[in-house]
Amino acid sequence: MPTTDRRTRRTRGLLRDALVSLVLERGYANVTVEDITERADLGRATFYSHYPDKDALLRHVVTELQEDLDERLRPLVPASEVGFTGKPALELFRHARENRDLYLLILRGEGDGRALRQFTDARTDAVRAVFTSRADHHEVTPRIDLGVLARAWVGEQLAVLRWWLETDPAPMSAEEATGMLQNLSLRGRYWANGFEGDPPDPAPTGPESP
Amino acid sequence: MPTTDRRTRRTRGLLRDALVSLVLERGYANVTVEDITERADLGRATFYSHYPDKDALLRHVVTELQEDLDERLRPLVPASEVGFTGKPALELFRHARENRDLYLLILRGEGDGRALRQFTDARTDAVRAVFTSRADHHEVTPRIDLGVLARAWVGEQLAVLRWWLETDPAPMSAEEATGMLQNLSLRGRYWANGFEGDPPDPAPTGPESP
DNA sequence: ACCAATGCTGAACACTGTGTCTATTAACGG
DNA sequence: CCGTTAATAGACACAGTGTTCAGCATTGGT
Repeated sequence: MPTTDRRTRRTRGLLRDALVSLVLERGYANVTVEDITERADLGRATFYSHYPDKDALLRHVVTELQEDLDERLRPLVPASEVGFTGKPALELFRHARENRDLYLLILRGEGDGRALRQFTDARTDAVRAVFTSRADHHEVTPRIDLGVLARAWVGEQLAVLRWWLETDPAPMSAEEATGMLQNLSLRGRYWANGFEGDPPDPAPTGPESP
Repeated sequence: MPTTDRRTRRTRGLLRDALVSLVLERGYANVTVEDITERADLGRATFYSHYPDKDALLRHVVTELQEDLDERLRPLVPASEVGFTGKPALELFRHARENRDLYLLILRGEGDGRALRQFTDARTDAVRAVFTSRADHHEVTPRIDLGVLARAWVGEQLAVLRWWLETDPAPMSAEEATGMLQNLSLRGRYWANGFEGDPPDPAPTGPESP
């Protein structure tokens, strides 16, 4: 269901690619509309007949990416009610590898961090929904508020994802990276640091401590 | 060792406060130098006699904050070689509460995310140093690369910190928040979600899997 | 209390980039 | 093939930048 007219598709694609490459080179603030149209080999007026401004273009590009990601994640979600498969994380990493430049742009917070916030918040909502339905399904009571848990997990995920995308040459496959991430996240930092058994000092968990 | 001249100190303080409040209101990109000087009740020329541009002001403000934080963290660091006290995290949360607006600005990625990157990277380096010296001290071999571990931990921390600062009214004290965070981080998501025992399916950890 | 040094100021300046518009040409899809 | 839609160059007013300068006011040191 992309726009029917071939010229429109072509132009928007060129604008997207030009934006992404220029932002990675110079940073969002140092890219002008003229820079974009010049690299895309289009007239400046053409830009404004598609988007009201630079921000709108970025917003559109990021939204498109999210829709694509959501579509790929959808079939995996019911499965994660059952167990901790790590499949959504794996799919996220694969998707990021395929759209490396755009993910780097987002994860680096280009564009006043709006793109990153939008992306983070969408991921967090999705993760919270999975956590909630999983808690219901297994009839288990979370020890920590699932909203907070979702934020923490997304924060962890995106930090590692950024490292994985930025490190050159690629340090490991998507499978290896998410396997590692899954282990760290599920087992915790005490285990990851190399210690055995349970962490010391069971600190109070919630707002009900003395 | 702040600048000696009283007028200079006063002016820079006014510019800092004006910047922070305006950015939180409108977003970094929608704040002009004139907006800043107007709110600070200063002439526009005065701005340029202190900073070359808006970015420089933000950079300076963030750097100052980091130096302040580092000073408060320094005395706690040798202690964390010994155990997982959670004291640095607690101090970070307290510091953030005291400088709430500026932390929100940074954590939201205002200013093309440069401030957030700068802050994240500095925290990550500090954490990695602690992890490394702790591994040495306890003669324990990490199961995951400490650089990655540091990034993940900082990502988790900052995600929860942002939630804690944004949630109004304050959901819990700094002690409670970091206690919760410490439990989550050390024990892992499997525990936090309410499950007992070890997580299922020990996935491969590093780049050496089949 | 003084005063040389320094900071603050408003006004004017050239300049870059924005967003809009219009008339013209080119490409599209049915 | 043709009516419709997209791309384009050029011109426009405008907002914000960063610089300069001559004046006035506040400062810290003696």
